[in-house]
Formats: sequence, structure tokens, C-alpha cells
Amino acid sequence: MAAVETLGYVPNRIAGALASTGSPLVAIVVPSLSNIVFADVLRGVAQTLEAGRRQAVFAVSEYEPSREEALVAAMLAWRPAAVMLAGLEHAEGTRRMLRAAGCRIAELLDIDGTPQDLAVGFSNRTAGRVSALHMVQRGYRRIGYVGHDIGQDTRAGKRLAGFRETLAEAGLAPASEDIRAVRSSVGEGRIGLAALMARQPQLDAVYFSNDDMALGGYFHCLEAGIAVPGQLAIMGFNGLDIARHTPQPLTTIETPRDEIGRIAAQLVLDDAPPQTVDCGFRLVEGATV
Amino acid sequence: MAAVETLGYVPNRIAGALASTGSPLVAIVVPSLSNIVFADVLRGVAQTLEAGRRQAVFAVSEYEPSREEALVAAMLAWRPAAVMLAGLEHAEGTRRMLRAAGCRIAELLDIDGTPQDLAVGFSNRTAGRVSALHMVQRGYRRIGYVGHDIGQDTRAGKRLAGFRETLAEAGLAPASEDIRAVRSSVGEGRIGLAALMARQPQLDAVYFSNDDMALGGYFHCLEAGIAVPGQLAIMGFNGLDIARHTPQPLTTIETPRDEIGRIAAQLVLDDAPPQTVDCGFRLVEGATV
DNA sequence: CTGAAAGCGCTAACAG
DNA sequence: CTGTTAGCGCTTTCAG
Repeated sequence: MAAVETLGYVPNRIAGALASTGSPLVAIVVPSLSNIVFADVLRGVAQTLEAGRRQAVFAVSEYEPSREEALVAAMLAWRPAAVMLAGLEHAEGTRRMLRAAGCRIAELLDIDGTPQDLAVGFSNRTAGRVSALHMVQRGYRRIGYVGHDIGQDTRAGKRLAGFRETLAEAGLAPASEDIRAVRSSVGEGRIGLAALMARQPQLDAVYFSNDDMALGGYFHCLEAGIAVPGQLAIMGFNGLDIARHTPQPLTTIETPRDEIGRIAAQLVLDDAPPQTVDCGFRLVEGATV
Repeated sequence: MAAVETLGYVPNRIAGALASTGSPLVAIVVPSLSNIVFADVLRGVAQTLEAGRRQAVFAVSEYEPSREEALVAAMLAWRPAAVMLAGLEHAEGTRRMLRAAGCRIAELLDIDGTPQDLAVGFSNRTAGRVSALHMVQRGYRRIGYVGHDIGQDTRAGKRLAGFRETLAEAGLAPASEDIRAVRSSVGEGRIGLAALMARQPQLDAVYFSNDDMALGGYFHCLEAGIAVPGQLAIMGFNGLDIARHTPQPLTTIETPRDEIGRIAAQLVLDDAPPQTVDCGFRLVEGATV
């Protein structure tokens, strides 16, 4: 140990990884890092892996399944102990490779569907239902929807499906929808609500695909002098910190993103059997519904 | 290649890394992932490394130098081609290890100081000066400051130093300051401004340590009925997307975070000589100053 | 229980 | 230019 100290010796983990059977690497491919949601999950994963002496390697797919496939292929060359992905929908090639690789697979943030191995998240469909029900119970009847591209973000699509179901079950007309073929952002939420209100001025509530979009809608209302929730109620999804501090806190659904990352990482560390963990979510009653 | 196809052979990059001289890994230690700033840098780095067939490995230091040191030590065991860190201030042990490791070192988001090797960012001190000057030129004279912990976030501290310098040079009294010993957040900005206004109701402008804090202050004004910028001007730092879409766009300084990540990664890929790259910043004239 | 040696799956150098 | 082989620095097994 004296020699270690004087020479500044650091064990070579590459050599260690090659020699040993179990891999010290865990690969994570997220759709985006601009969205704080994935950054939160990543943090939870990194934190837990660190305690377990594993190392996180990561890449960003930009919401493109083909890119996710290429990145997973590249990741598998590192012989990771596990590959973590967002959601349950992946290219056929991605699934095939992962099955062949024989490493653990963790699919995060969604449990509506059939997981490959481990799934840690919550039901987006149920979240959409809960949101719709909350608005209906509060007495809103002419409820619209403003959302971003659900082709890319299938989790948002599942929330929308749940939302539509519940409106139908409540005997309400299908919502007027403004679905924008773009990534979610505050700016798009603003534009989307303005467009929807221009078409359907009689709406009394709008459900947004997430908090970014909802905040854009809320800011539009503030500027256009639309009383919230008197004239128009607004509901988002995610429970972003900033949405708790707007003049009126946003009514939304808070998701345990950090916890999802931590649990997924722990299951991998423990080499737990295949399972689906429902981390649930929490309705946050703000002041906008 | 037919056999490769049928057997699903994937080259083992761990073995490849061990056998070859140059390392395919680049290590990145960021202070936080909750802050979108670091996520943006990380994205730029990951994107560029991917094109160069390198793999990013990362860890989160939670703004603790001792933790950064431990993480760098762990990272060096992977024999990375480069280690990327935020800022120029690091524990003595961190610097020593990095020097001994002989890998490239990239210090990001700050160029006010002496870099170890590569530095890619902008001058926070100058940004603070530019912000103060902008407010002074707009006619504000009783300018306050609301900030978060500058012990942890030395870049915010440098902006504050530049801000103070310029106020002094303009012959103005030192600003009333509310510096909170916490991470930046929208909520803390809100609390901070309320506290500062209670102590110094005659302020006509407030500079915030970043956009998160500034948005909190702005929301406080909206709720408390303080006219912005008539009664109180507000300026932030970072150029967050959301701050462009508030009822009044926030006056702030936009930083090229993505570009910083990309340039740093490219310099590493090119094995460029030690240098400091000033990516600059851009004053965004919103409607709050 | 300690110490020696055989790989892990590649890369790179070298001989043919 | 192609084909062979000696390591890269560990872990793990096996003999002493």
C-alpha cells in the first residue's frame, strides 16, 4: 500500500472488466436530456450505481427509435450488466439484440405494455384517466387537449388515450385537441393553446401533454387576460419544480422520477428476477383547476 | 460477415480498449443534473463523442468537491482519453490525480482562471459586468442581488464579483444582497426576492444569480402586484427556454451550453493542444429590464 | 491459506 | 500484403 501511494497506482478497471465475469457497466439510453424528466431518472440511476461500484455509460437517442437501436448496438459492445431504456416501445431490432445479448433490460417510466425483463415506472394511461376524472369531478365539461408529438413520445400518447377514455365514460363529447407534431416545449404549449382557443373559444378546461406545454398555456392565459381557472382550467403532467412556484401553482401529476431511476438501478445491482414495479404518481392539486 | 450475422457477433470493446493504446472512453463529472445547464453540456458532449466513436461515462458530484474528487478517482480507473469537469475550481487531490493520469482534461463553462489543459466556456465575471452595465445604462440606480450558494457554485460567485465591480465603477452604492446558502431553484428565488424587498423596498432593479432564481423573483412580482419593470426590473442568467415564454420574456444572458459541450468533445477527439476557447454569451433583451 | 499461471478478447507488431 | 502471436492488466482457478 505504501508503493500504491508513492507510485499513484490506480487499478485498471478495463482489465478488471475483461478478466471478470460480471460487468461493472450499466448502459442507459434516454430520448432526450433537454427534458428534465430523463435527467432526473439518470441522476437516480447514477447515484445508486455509484454506491454499487458500477459505472453508468449513456447516450441520447433524440426520440428516434432507429437511433436508439444504433446506440443500443454500440452499448452492447461494452458488455453491460444491464441496458436501461425509456418506455416499452422499441424497434424490433433493438428487442432482438437485447434478447440475444442476455444482459438485464430495464424499461423505465412506463408500465402499460409487455416489458422485456424489468419495468419500473407508472401507468401513463391511468395518469391520463386520473387527470380527466379530476377535471370532470371539478365540474368541467368542455375539456380540450393540447399536446406534442405522440408518435415520438408514446408515453404522452398513452396518457392521451386514458384521458379520452375517461371523457367518453363520463358521457362527454370528445375533447377538441391541438396536437403539434413537435417536441414538447413551453413555446409550443403557448402556441397550441392560442390555436385551440381560437378554434374553440367555449372550452372551460384544457389538459396538456406535460407541464412544459401546460406552463406555456398558463403563460398565454396570463398575457391574454384569461382567468385561470375561472375562465379556463389548466392541468399538466410531471410535477416540475417550477410549476409549483408560478403565481398559481399548476395542477398536475407528480411522478417519482428519481425513485424510478434508483429502483431500476437497485434491481440490476441485486440481479432481481424479472418484474414490473409500479412506482405510482401523485395528483398535485394546484390552483389552476 | 455471414457468420457475424448468423451468430450475432458483437466485438467486445472492453477487450479492444485493453489491447489498444488510445482509450475510447471520455469521463464527465457534472455538479448536478437537475440544472438543465449541465444536461445541455452533457448532450453536446455525448452527441459529438458518438460521431467520434467514443463513449461517454458520467457521474454527478452534487456540487461537492470531495465527491468530485472521489468520482474522478473512480473514473481514472477506466483510463479515459479525457476527463471533463465543470469549472476551474477543484480539490487539490483532483488536480494532482488528473496531472498524474496524463489524460486530457477539459474544464467547462468557465474561463476565469488558470485551466489545467483545455478550457471551454465563457467569462462569468464578464457576464456579471455586462449584466450590471445593462441595468445601469437602462437607468436603474438602486440595484439589488438575489443569489444562491456561491461557495458551491463558483461560477455564480464570479458573476457576482463582476456585477459588484461594475456597480462600484459606476459610482453606485454596493447592492443590497440576499444570498441564500442553498442550491438555486425557482422557489428560493421567490423567497429571496420577497426577503430582499422587505428589507429594501426602494430597490428599482434586482440581478439574480441565474434564470431559475430570476423566474422565482418574477413570479413573486406577478403575484404581489409589483410592476415589472416599472416598479422593479429583473435580470437573470442562462437564457433558459422557459424564460422566453413567460408573459414578459426575461432579460438575461444566453450561454451556448450545447456548443461548449460539442467544442470540448471535438478538441478531445482531435487531440488538440492545450487551449482556452471563449464561446462567449449573448445578452437577451427581454421585457423585464 | 498463499503463490503461480492461465486466460478474458481483442490490437498491434512482426514475420512470411 | 496477409497470417501469426505476443501481450494489454487484471481475475480466477488450481496447485503447493
